[in-house]
Amino acid sequence: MTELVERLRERGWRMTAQRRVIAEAMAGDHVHLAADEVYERARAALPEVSLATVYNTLNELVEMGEVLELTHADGRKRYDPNTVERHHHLVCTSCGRMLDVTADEPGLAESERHGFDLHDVEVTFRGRCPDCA
Amino acid sequence: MTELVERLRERGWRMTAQRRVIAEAMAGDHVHLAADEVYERARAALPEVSLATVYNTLNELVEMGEVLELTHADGRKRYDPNTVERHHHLVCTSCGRMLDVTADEPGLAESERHGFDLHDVEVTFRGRCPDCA
DNA sequence: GGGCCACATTAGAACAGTTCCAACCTTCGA
DNA sequence: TCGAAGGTTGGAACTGTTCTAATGTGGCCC
Repeated sequence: MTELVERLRERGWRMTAQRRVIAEAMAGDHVHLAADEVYERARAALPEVSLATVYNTLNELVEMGEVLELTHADGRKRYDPNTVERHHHLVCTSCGRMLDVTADEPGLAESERHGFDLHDVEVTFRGRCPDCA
Repeated sequence: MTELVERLRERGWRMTAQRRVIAEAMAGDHVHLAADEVYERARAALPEVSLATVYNTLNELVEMGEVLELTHADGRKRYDPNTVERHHHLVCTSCGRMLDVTADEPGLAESERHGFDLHDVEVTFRGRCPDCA
């Protein structure tokens, strides 16, 4: 059982076969799957799972804060199960591959805050990955 | 005539009535309109302009590097005409309002580069704007 | 000025990703 | 065992964007 499934179970989330395969589909480091990729993987384990359930489940996981929703330039949302370690992303502008990285977090000067109540910073490094170079 | 229109003219871009109203629709600081908002504004100045032209034109401006394409959490692309000063963004998580800010740019340690040829860093600060607080 | 051609524009169809819906199925407590 | 709450489903609907094929137009050449 994966860490994520473990955590969900502890939170008393009703664990059905569908939800389990969906949560397990996202296991691993540097995993940032789009919904259809989660669907693919989930179906490999449980063929009768439906796309609607994948979307329902992913949205619930995001609301619960167990998964991060990332917006990628191609318009498809990605889902990142790594909510434990604070991290940022390195994206290949050519193939779209996305890796987790740690980096210093820039601050925002008071004079630049425009009265906002700041609560998060997201850093995306863009470049060309070795395979595409 | 706006700066952007000026620059485009200098680049020898064929300036039609439609292209002008589209380029002018994006004038100003802290402007990050979605395509349909550009369409609205353009139509106010030239009612017979079509949505297809708005998309064609925006995509061309992005390719020419005269406008930046931003991906917003709601899935709609935003277009930022401020390509002159390097800047980052401050986004309200509640209403989606987006402001330009300047901030230090974080670097990425060699050990975290995974062999990528880095060429850009994008920083997004998230918070709640005064109107939404 | 008139004709021509490359290119701009257009409405609407097509498309992709996501959400909604209404029917059905499961789980679990009483 | 029953009923209610909630999970799952396929397909329809919706939204933002791109494509297509027909039509319009700016500006160069004569």
